[in-house]
Amino acid sequence: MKKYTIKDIAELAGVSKGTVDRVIHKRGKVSAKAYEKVNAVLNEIDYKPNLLARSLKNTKEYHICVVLPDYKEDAFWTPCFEGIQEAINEYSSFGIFIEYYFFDLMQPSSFLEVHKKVLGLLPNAVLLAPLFYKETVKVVANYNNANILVSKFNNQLDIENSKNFVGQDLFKSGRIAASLMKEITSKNATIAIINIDEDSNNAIYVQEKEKGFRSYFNEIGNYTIVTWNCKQQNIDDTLGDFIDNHSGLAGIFVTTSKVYKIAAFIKNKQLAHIKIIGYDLLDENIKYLNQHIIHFLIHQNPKKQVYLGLTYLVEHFLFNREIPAKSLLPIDIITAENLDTYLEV
Amino acid sequence: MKKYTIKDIAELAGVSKGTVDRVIHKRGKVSAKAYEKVNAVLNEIDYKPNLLARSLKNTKEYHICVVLPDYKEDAFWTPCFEGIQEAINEYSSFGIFIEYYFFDLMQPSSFLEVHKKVLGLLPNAVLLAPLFYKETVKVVANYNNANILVSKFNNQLDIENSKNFVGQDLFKSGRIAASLMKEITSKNATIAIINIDEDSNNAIYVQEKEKGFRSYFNEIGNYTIVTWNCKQQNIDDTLGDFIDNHSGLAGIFVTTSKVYKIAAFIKNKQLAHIKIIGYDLLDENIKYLNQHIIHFLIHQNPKKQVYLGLTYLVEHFLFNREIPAKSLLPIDIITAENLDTYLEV
DNA sequence: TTAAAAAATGTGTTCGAACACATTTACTTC
DNA sequence: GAAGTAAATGTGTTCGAACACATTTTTTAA
Repeated sequence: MKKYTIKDIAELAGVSKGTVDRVIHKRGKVSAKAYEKVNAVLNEIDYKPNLLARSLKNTKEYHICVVLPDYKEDAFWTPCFEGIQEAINEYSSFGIFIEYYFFDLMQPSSFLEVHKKVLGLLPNAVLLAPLFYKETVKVVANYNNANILVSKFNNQLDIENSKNFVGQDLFKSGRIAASLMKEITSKNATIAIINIDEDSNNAIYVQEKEKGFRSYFNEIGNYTIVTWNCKQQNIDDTLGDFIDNHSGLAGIFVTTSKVYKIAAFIKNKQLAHIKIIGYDLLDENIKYLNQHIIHFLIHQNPKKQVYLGLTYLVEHFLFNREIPAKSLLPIDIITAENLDTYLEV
Repeated sequence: MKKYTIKDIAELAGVSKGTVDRVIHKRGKVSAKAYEKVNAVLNEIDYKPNLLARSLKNTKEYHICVVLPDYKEDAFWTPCFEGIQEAINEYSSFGIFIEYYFFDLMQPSSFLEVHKKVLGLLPNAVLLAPLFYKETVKVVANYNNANILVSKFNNQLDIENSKNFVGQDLFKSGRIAASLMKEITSKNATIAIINIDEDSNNAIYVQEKEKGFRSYFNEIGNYTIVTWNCKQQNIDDTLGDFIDNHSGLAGIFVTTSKVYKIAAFIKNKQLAHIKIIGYDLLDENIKYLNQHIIHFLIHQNPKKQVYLGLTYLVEHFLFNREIPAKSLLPIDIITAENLDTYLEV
């Protein structure tokens, strides 16, 4: 299983390495005779160029910017930040320079501002969380104009000329939540879907989950599914009324990582008969999962999303690997029992 | 964020690149003065050697052998084989030569034979499935003597001087199965643990799962847990009696990927009230999962185990990365609903 | 037939780290 | 202070691919 080099091939074919190079890269200026000789050798052996050497020769500084919400505003984004840090450590030895920029996830305008700044830096690629539809369309167009590669994570948006997504199928994610809810509630129960702090700006991805959840129960029939949108700060004042108005409420599906807010209320009011399913392994959520106030968490694996998104870009630059148009991660079901196998050591 | 090279550092410190190299690698023969100058620069900047260049210089052929049971005997090993293939494709461009050798998983003697053959090849490393305790101790000792790096996957064995394991915590895996079983069966039920085709030779890893399963129900109390060991070919003849002898049997936990054998029987005899939990995403298992004959599968991720094990070895050889002594993968809970997010596209 | 142009082919350098080897400088000893 | 040795430092080559540039061969036109 010898590794052949260009030089080896040149000797075998009786030509110079320059000619071999021209044949391999189809750069022309090769006689039919020489072409045949080289090709005969290439067909005989299994030539795989040494990617280390190729990449070393092409050594450039590659610059990647990640644009995401500030994790200080919303703990959901903390693992993303860790994923970036890991990628920085991992890839800086290969001449990859990764930076991150935060925007305010409540303000589309800050999203635009940050991207304007990033565009000015003319990086080789941008990995972004496309929370706002209209604004994302705009910035993606700008990046395309400037010939800057764009990749997205967290939520999928159908945007023209924009592939490269890493994340989960949110519709399916909602269905999975529903199937788990069915498993732990009694037949034909009333179930609530609760959206916390999601205004129309960035509600798209929450809507997908809701659709998936409802689609599952529609297929079964006879369950009562109600949706409730609320603001974080009003939960204590209004959730009680909501529950009272829906007597026999058996389960709550919270569409985001803020499920701990609901869990806190449920625990406080001793309503533990109401089963809760939500998203993500925040410390607060883990606490209630271990107390069996939250019954299942669905793991969106935000850290892996970012890390994988960056890995695709890096391998594209270094080794010319193709970036998958859509990379959908597994949707992990987390219980109090398998939880710690998902946490870092 | 400029990338510094040895040459850059040499210029900044006013010495030659040879001296810089000696300082960085602590190879001595450097005057205190020169040492100080170079160190001053190194402290100032963040020097990360270009791993591509380093690895290119050290270019050797690295040879890795994977030793595992033949997947034609037991479909569980098929994904492992796929993982090997993927690693071959991925890493051959870096001068890594990966081979695989199969042994008969019923015959410890064939395990020894194959390893004898592999030892004769003097590879740089061996990744193996340590199914047989006694025999593994022996071959690992042989590899250590020959200075061949050893890494293990699938099941953990406590062997002296042998680290480098990729797999899952099997005890915990049993506990998780138990917690799911509890969720879908009625209180204080009778539950069976079924081991198929596991003789004492390689029963160690199955025992761990059983222990974990029992430990969970012990903590709760009042459930009746019975164990049944059987041979694949006798299931049709004997399982009926076993079930009859345990009236009120509510659930079956099959400790291996052969759970489809039990599911076939249960479906056939229309005993669908008995809930089944087992292991791994074999086609047959998937079929019964989708029919809701099997209720949960636990995903051992054999493909990832092998691929990751190989990745650790490769990165160790190419970039001098440390190999984790123990790499425990998440224990995924698979239902009919989230199944396809775990399958390849 | 010969000069000029075009095509084909070969040679040499670069990327950055690692290390062998050559050269210079410092230190002993008589 | 000179000769000899040890220590320190600098130079040059290598890994394999890529490509610029130099050289050779073939083709074309006068």
